[in-house]
Amino acid sequence: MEIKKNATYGDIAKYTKFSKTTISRYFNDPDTLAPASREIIAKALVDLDYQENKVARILANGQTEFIGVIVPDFYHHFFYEILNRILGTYENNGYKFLVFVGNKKGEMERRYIQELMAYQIEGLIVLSHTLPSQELAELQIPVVTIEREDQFVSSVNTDNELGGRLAAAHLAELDCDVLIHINSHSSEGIPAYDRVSGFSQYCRENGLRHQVIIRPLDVSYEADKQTLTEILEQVEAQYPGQRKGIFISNDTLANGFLNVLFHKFGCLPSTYRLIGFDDSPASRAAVVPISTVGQRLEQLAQEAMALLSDQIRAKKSGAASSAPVHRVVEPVLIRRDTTAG
Amino acid sequence: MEIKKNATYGDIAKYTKFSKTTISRYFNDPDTLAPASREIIAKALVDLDYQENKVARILANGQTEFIGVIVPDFYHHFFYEILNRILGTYENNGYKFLVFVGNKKGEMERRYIQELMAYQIEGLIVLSHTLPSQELAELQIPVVTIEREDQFVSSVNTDNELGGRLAAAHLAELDCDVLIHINSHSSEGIPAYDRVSGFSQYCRENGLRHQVIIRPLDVSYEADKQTLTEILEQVEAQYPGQRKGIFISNDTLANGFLNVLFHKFGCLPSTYRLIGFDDSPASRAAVVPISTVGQRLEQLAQEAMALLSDQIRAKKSGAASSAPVHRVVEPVLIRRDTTAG
DNA sequence: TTGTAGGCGTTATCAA
DNA sequence: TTGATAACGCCTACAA
Repeated sequence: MEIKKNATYGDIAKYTKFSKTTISRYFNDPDTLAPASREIIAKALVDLDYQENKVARILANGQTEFIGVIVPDFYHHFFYEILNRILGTYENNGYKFLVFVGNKKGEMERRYIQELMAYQIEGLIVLSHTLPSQELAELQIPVVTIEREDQFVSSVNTDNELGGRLAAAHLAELDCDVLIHINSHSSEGIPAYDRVSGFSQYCRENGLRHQVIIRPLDVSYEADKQTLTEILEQVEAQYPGQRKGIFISNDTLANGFLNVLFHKFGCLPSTYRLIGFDDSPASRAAVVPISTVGQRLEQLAQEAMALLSDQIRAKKSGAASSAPVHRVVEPVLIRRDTTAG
Repeated sequence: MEIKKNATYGDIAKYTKFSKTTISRYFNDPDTLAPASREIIAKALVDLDYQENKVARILANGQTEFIGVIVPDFYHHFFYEILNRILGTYENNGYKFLVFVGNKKGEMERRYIQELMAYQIEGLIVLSHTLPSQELAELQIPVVTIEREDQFVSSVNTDNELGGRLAAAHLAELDCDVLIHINSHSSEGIPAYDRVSGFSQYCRENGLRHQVIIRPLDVSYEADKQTLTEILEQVEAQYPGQRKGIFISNDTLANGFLNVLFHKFGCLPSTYRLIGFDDSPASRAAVVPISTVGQRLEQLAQEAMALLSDQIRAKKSGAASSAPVHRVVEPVLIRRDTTAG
């Protein structure tokens, strides 16, 4: 069986006695063709089983319509959900996505980026936090980051400060004797850090007794459960009989903590109120559905793409690359059963 | 600020007084160059800040190294985990992935595929189940499907029949009075259907009392919980006081059922043993860690890529496209607490 | 070890 | 309304 090569404009031209230019026009400017010609060409396309070749088009006009995406991993609900939404924008703007998973190694990500540049991507979306934004800015193509350090590039972030405040405020409504925030160590400058300060700020401003517990977490479910068990012991010893409002840095950990509570008490005792962060499936599907602060994933993705295509357009029209734009999306409090009553 | 165009082989050639061919060789066959020449060129690349353009290379040699991927959604652990692993194979074989999310509408997926073909993908991996394999086979490029109808194309699937048997056998070990399988309706011909028949077969072969309950499930967590509550009532009425071994079609539902049990009994009563399917995070992170039948995601992805690159190689070397190959990966029983004792 | 010339399948520019 | 011709940036004989 022969490998039959695809038909080209040349073949269509020969077959129809038109020139290649006319065939090209059929696709890019059909209105300038005589209706009769259009029909002839349409028929020829079918007869020759024509398959368009956009690679050749890229070379000729420079528009790849490729966007590179670098995601750090797929373990966190956040990343694959955002990716899902980004991919979904194909329906609106036609950009195709070349996706890479970053492995936290700077060298790898640099290679990924080189590869993406070699394929002439028109823009880049970065969710991984390995490379400093300064380096990304040097790429000379539009870059938008989501929820990561973003000093030198445009970005979209959740208002994490507000998220921390929402959580604290919600727990405060429940007459807790003490508010406790559990988190792993995160460095200043990255968005998630603001959750901590938002929480603390709110408590301080409103004279609420509170405490922040930082431990190595997000290791593995089992390891985290162990750590959370220890934290529970500590908290129990420290605030016996008092009502504790717990804000945990993400829903997976919140679910883990809830399970630890069930392990100890067989239920969610009335001395504990609990709120997580992310609105991940883990919160909804927990034994007791967990209240949480949800990021607006759809909006984050939409804003990121909007920002990126603006910049791509601007670059095409020859505008000088302007200063980084930082957009912020408000999180939303989701009340479920762990903070009911 | 000027938009400076990227340097090309032509520029490097002029700068170094070599010919374009030599520059090309520097990249594709460096050994045939004089070491001195290599150094000169290397320096020129830096001086001119050269950025390679793989689009032009594609046009010249026909190798895009693109692979198209179509995923149905990101709600099921299975899909994004497989995608994750597929993307990870970049490290080994250098294929770049253009990813689309199918929206269960045939027309859309056809457009996605047309787009992918226009970008000259060398192969296609399909996880979505919208288009019949016959249609995929007509594309005339290597196609591999994963866990879906696959009559006319190559595929990789979990041995779902075995999965059903493993679950039944495991429950049988626990001296259950009756084995019950809960599932939503799935049509014959798709892999997941075999789980049901594997379960039933095993029970029949071993003279085990059993029942298959089919209900509309996988709707939403809340709706499913309602349905599962009803199922629990039914089962309780039907087998009062007896020990019931429950095999549920996926971990999210298993987790839902466990929560329903907790809601009713405050614990996992000894009259219920429970096993899910998938080894998704939901099973590990449930109040009581749920036993499950795990698919070997890494292997599924690896096999799929191996199969695909074999076919791509074969096609390049002019081999006639041979008959579809179907590979099977054995699932693995994961014992956790819902089937302990 | 290096160079010349032509081609990959489009689009862009001018011209008719 | 249509064509001729030259890019686009690289690769591949074939030559030297």
